[in-house]
Amino acid sequence: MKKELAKTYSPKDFEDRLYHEWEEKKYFHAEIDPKKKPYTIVIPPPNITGQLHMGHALDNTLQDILIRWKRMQGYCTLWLPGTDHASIATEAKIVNAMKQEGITKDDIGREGFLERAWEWKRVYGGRIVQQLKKLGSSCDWDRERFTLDEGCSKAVQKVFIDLYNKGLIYHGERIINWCPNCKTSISDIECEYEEQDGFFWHINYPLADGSGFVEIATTRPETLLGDSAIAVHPDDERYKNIVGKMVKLPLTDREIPVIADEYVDMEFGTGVVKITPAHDPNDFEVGKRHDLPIIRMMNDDATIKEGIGGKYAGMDRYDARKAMVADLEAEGLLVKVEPHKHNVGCCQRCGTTVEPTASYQWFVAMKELAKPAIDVVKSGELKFIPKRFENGYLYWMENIRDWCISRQLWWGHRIPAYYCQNKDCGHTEITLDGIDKCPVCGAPMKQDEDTLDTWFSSALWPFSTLGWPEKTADYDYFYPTNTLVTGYDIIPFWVARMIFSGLEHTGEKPFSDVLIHGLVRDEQGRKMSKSLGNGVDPLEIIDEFGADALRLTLVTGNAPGNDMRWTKTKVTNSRNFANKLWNAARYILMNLPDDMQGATLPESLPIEDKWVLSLYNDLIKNVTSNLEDLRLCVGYLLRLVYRAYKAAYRRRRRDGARRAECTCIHHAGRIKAAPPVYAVYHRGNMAVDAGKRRGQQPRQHNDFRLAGV
RNA sequence: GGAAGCUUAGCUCAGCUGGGAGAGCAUCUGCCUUACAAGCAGAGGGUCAUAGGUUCGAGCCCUAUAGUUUCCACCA
Repeated sequence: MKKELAKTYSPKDFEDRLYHEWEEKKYFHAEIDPKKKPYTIVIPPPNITGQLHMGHALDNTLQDILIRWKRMQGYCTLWLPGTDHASIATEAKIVNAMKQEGITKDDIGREGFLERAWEWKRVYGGRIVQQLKKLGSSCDWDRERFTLDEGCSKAVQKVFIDLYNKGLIYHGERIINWCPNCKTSISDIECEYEEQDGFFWHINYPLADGSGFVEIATTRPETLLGDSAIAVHPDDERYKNIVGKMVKLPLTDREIPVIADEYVDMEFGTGVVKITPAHDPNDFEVGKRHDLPIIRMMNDDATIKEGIGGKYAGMDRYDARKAMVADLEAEGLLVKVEPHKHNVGCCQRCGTTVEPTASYQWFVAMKELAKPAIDVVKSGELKFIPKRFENGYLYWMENIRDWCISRQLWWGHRIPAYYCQNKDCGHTEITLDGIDKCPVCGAPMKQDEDTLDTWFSSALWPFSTLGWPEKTADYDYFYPTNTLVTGYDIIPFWVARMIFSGLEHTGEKPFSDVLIHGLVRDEQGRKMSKSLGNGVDPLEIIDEFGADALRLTLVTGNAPGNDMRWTKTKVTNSRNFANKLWNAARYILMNLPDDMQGATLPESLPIEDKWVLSLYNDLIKNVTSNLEDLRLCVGYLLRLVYRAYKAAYRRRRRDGARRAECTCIHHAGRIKAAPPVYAVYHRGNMAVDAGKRRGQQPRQHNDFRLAGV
């Protein structure tokens, strides 16, 4: 029965072995039990391309604490794990890898590319799963899912068709953010703005009737190739006389009209704006109001288009800018150049400056969908913790714009839209089953080449993973889920979309609580990033200090929702604390009698001591039967007890109490689930110390003797 | 332009509904004490950013100011 333990805790000797044992014995497998209440968390699915970073470590540690806590409370707990296909991120990586081999997507075609992608998933998808296990995450791996697996795909298709039939998904020409590097559209939130030093070019557009010039100011002179008009404010006295006239578009032989529109700010620039409907969202709107042609002057790779660009055709947008400015200057049309700071949209993935471009894409109409998602949070039915994050969520939802969901990528859920190839017919069919012949005219049909935004499938994650749209037993029992744990940085991307999707498709909120945490920053408070090279690899920390040291570090010492700083001394402290637990257990084992039966508490003990010692007796069984489990289940609570104890102890000493009087056990009692090991441990030390001070022999831990230990 | 967070010990940060100013690290002192030196026992250290207000009482509530960080929007 007695065990002899090493002097210091060596995590490596236990972690992997224990995890295997847990897995083998299916401790984390959720078996539906109608007598129990369910408690469900779905994991924020990491990208298959991803490697475990500190953000994952924090996020999953919090989930693990919640799920283990509920499991111990007797709930039927399900922590559902899985991974995300991460369309654009994965595709970019594969394309990159192919580049090393000198192959392009077009060389191998769609089928070939997808084969590679699945191979990629097979190789790297497992890596992050292994890393989550290293962390000690108590997921139900029997239920592991992937956003592109059969079930999830079915859910995606059904949702697309339902929304289409309700008129909430439409196909249309809008200005979207185009990434010339990834060669796909991206949504508004995938576009990040960056302040850049640019210039304000003042250019004279000659009036067609030769009566003079109109001076416009622009930050993007090269787009003049796509101008359809120039605009002034209707109330602007300076320009009243030219509205309706034509101007000659410099460097081309086109003439464009001068229009009046309230969009123009009289105070800004010269009060005259060039209107380029194909390459600016505001100009696009103006263009619609005035029925102006939409002239795309750039190709998908942001080079100037043949046929429109004249001598600039084929040039990169920035080279074209230089050339055009030089030519304008040569023609005497360049009035002046002013330095100008402005914000430029960049692709979140690759950092390339996005090109706003008019393009036919699929959109989700968001206004109606947002309403219930706003109500459910306002009413308090669905809570964010901390509450302050509700502000941002509500602001975003109340000002929401339609969501561009189509991507010009291959790795993802292909859009189930089929177009009749007979141009006179033009029929579009949305169907799950595929269709060869047009039901209207009999001509061949062709499926849309595009795939869906990766977040379209993650939006369904809380129910698609449980079997929806089938009425499965899992869905029935575990849905709606309880808590969602994630960082504040993906509230718009993911949380918001899960909320409206859940409400729309299942009629229920997908979860009740959203626990938001902050970012793990480096020692100087900077974001951990690849470019700075300041990231700390959780796996290296686990290797050196153990998973518990890592996890304790991540969940202590900062308030919910706040960012935290990563410091090595903190990990060392946590490692030392884990060792302290180890030694508390070691101490107990050394003092254990061979026979624990019949131990009773003497009457004379104070009530709080009895309480602790009774718990202690219970604990003994756990300690002896499964000693190592101590390290995971009680760490955090022990930390709290330790602090409460120490604070109370000092306070009472200052108030003049003698050391021996400072049991302080009742302070520990204020903490609901106070585990007794640490309290016991402290009593022991205090007794020894008090005895020494009085010049006596140490009391040799009489309390334990009294308790029959 | 809009919004949110932060400002408490030398450092990193807790402090929930108003009543005790706290933790870890660092510093200093004494200890290799039969579970633990990855340890133990102690000590010093704060005008809680500033200015007003509410209250019997404010780190906490209200108003303003300053500094700082972040998010959102994005006028050519």
